Amino acid sequence: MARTSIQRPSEARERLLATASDLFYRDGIHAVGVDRIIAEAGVTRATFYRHFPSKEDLVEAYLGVEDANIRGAFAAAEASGAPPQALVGLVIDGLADDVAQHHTRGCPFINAAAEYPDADSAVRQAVDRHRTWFRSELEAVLSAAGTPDPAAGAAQLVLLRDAAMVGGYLDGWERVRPAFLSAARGAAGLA
Amino acid sequence: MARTSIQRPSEARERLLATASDLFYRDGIHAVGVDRIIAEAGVTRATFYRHFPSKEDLVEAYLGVEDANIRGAFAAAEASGAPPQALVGLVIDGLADDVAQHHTRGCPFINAAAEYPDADSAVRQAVDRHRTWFRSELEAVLSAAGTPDPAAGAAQLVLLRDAAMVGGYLDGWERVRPAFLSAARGAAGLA
DNA sequence: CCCAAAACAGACAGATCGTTCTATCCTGGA
DNA sequence: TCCAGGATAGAACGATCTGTCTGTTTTGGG
Repeated sequence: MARTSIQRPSEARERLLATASDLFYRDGIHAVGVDRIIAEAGVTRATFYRHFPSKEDLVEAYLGVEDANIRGAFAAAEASGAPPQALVGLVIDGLADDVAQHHTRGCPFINAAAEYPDADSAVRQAVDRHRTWFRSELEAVLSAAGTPDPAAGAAQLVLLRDAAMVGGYLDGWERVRPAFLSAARGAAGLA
Repeated sequence: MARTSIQRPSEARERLLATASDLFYRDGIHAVGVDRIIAEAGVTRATFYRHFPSKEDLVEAYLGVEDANIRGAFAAAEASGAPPQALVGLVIDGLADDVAQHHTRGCPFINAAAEYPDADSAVRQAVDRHRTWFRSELEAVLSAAGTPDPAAGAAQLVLLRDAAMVGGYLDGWERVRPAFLSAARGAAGLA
């Protein structure tokens, strides 16, 4: 059994985070207990609490993964070298593809916020940070493309993406897709 | 049949439902236990289970109340005798006021759906029924006003209302309001 | 080879979950 | 007057929750 990889990030920890992310997203946070997470990850209780002081820390790590994924997608799109005008279109299509393929159970942040009413909680703060970053990122993209009112356009795109996530989950993406794409392109000044 | 038709709404039952609705909406469904509901309603456990066979039934009743409230608001608007064209504007303004005043913690149906991943569950079916009714109601209003494509307009208004609910909760209504109103009026063909 | 860190195994605590139960009171209608 | 049904009061059920604890085994680096 050649275990060659240097497990700096601790393979058990990664398995824990991956399975927990899947369970939290699919079944909701409060509905998933520590027992289920450790059983499905094939890890013992002691190992769990070695890596995460409490379940809350695991929840925050889960949102951190989601946040990192989206930032990575934006970074990749920007690194593609596409001109600013085309980048706006790429971003919108990327958001649509993401909803269609990876986020068919709604937005992880919106769903988490539904379960955490306290606006001062760490989870809600993570949600706020994510949304603030997302809005400013969109604003930067629109601004680079020379859109007349980048702030207003970004605000509209945030709204439309929220709607796409919720509508895709509850009504089906095929029903929401055309309205999202036309409205998003309009908000981005793509005619 | 014979049962005496008095059957008054049982004041305890109404208190139970009102208290639970408030708690479910504010703190989430899974986060609110039966203990808290009966304590806050000033009712005993036995009384609770006399009126609701299980907590699930209470959850469904809660969504039923929300559904009835919105249907009532629509019925009132339609009973106002306003001409179809003006009715569209009244409905949009009514939706905005509702988000601003009564639904500052998001949409009860969206939040409930976030906690119920099983699409076949009674809760999700209630959500589906509500959304289907809402869409067709909007379509009827738009149709009566002579809007070119009522189905597409209604679909867009549903999306925009989802976005308004989520955005109002997470970003603050004042931030969402202008984008919602202009987009909604556009979708309804109000220029 | 040795040792410390990490994972395994699992019992356990204390609380809360939804639900059932028995027993007693209060009230309104026949 | 009698009595059924609604409400009160509270014990108790088993299950599950997060989190702690005591050990034992595995593993990798020096």
